[in-house]
Amino acid sequence: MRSSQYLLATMKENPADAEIISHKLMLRAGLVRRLASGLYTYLPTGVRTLRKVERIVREELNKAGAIEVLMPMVQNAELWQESGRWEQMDAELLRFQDRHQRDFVLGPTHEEVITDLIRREVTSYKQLPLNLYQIQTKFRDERRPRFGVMRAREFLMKDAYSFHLSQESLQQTYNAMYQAYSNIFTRLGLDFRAVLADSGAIGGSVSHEFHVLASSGEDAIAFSDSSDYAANVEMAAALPPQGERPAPSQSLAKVSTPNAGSVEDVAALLNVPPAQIAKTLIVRGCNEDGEDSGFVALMLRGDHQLNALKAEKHPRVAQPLTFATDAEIEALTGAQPGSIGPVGLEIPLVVDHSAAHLSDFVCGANQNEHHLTGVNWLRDIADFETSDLRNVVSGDASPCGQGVLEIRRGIEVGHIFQLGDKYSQAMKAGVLNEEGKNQILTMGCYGIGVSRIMAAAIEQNHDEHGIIWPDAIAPFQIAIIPMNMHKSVRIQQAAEQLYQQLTEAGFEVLFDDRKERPGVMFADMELMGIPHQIVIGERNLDQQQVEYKHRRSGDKSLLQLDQVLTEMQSKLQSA
RNA sequence: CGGUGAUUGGCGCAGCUUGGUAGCGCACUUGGUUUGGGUCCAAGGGGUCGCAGGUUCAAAUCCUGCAUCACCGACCA
Repeated sequence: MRSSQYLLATMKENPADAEIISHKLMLRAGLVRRLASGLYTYLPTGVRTLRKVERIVREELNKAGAIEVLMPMVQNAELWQESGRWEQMDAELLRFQDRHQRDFVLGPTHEEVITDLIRREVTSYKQLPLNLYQIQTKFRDERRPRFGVMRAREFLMKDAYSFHLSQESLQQTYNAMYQAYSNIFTRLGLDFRAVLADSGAIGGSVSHEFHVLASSGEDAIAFSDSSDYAANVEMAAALPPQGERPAPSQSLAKVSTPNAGSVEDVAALLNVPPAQIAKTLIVRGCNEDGEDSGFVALMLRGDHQLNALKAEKHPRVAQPLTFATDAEIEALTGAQPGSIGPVGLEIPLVVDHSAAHLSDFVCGANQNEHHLTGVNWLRDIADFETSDLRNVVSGDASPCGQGVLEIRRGIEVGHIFQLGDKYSQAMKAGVLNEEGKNQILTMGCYGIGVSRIMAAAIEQNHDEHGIIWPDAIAPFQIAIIPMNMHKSVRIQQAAEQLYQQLTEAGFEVLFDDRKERPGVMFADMELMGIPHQIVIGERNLDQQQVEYKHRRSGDKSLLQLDQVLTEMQSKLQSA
């Protein structure tokens, strides 16, 4: 491609509304443009990378036995009513009507459509298992789209759905997908981890997320420092502390803590570490039948954070997790949040293991601007139960039993689930089994955020000059940068010849034939992150040489003009 | 959905307090200059100041409503 005949669309300045580095660079390097909130146009350079990601995903899935289909993005409401998600999903599901006032949705995912297809087309156990995938645009009306294509409303996703008669068969496909995903992210050249995950609203049991590690990631991941264990922090179990709770040594006392509501304030005022303070959170509770039963108090160590997922799964806690309002707290305890505590509180008490291991601790006194010190379990608070309620923190013992946890941030680019029969049951997707009886299918589903991968790759691979694409997904492999070509026939001939030679050899070459100053061309090619640059200038050409520069390492070397092709072939053989 | 802020040429911004008919940098066009890291000089083109209404002799500027966009929070395969 000649840059003079291409839409380069690079920008020198950062657009004002881009926040994270990948968003800024995607705009500046001319990959995307915003159309409206959460909606992006992919420019030619962006499409090139997107297609490369798609290609790798497609190849690895095909290799793993999945079969490509393409389903409509517009879906009829009946299917969603049948699965129950027409009612379950909120405004995230974009609904609209056609000219006959029939209800439709813009597909945020395709479980309904694929399950409908399978129940019509598959009638015998002999046709199973089956794993179908598509690469399709999704629409989710996110409450708050942000970070460019990272959390867009319209985005490109690979979604696969597998159908089985047995858990063993599902597990087999699940394992194959796990391996295929690992292969995909390895080929993409990304630093990633597969982590244990919650299956969330989609339902199901076993689930792994694939995360690209990046400090800007929205998710926190817990790793063991001495095993393969990795889990989303929302899933990582916090083990109860070892050993016996220390015996009480202080007596209960009430102290005045004016203007000290937060754990930090109280710790500073009383000169105790936050870990010696217990904080109390009041949430709505429920009974065994899931009916509202008033309030429940949750207690955590002052330096720990509530894990909403764990709390919500506790049988005494109402779903969804709902915090008591300030007024409710005051009515219940006689004090405002910041001064509440478990002593004398007449509601069920669920205490995190770590908080339950404290002795002589500090907590609110249920009297405004007062706290209790020297508080001890059993002696001062008789009735409570313990549970795992907190987020793990760096340094916690790993739930796998080996090593301690380390926390890092990641961007979720893939998610695989064992769905079970949630959709097949609701939509009556079954086949005749070997006994000739109808059997409901069990399902798996497997997603990859194709457009998000682009942003994640940039978050992980950039420097102050711009993007540093991994070879496998760079929009172009080689940039030819001639110095003052428009003044030198020699340079023009050398550049044209190299361009032709490399292009014919199958390389994707961007030939910067613009009548621009060298600095402009260098800056643009580096901003775009083209991995391999060839600079043609008068002084090297005297020795029949050109300069090669590697974008990532910055290494420069001189190449004989007639060696360029073989050099590039050896550098790019794997791509 | 709650809070905060923004909207002036393709991009980034000033002007608004104190109303008088729009400006800067980059980009773009033309000519010259320069030529291995975003040159320099000169001349140009491009804006119903987000939309609607109001106040006024006069509105980018003051008032009201609406829309759009972003950030923080809640939410989220």
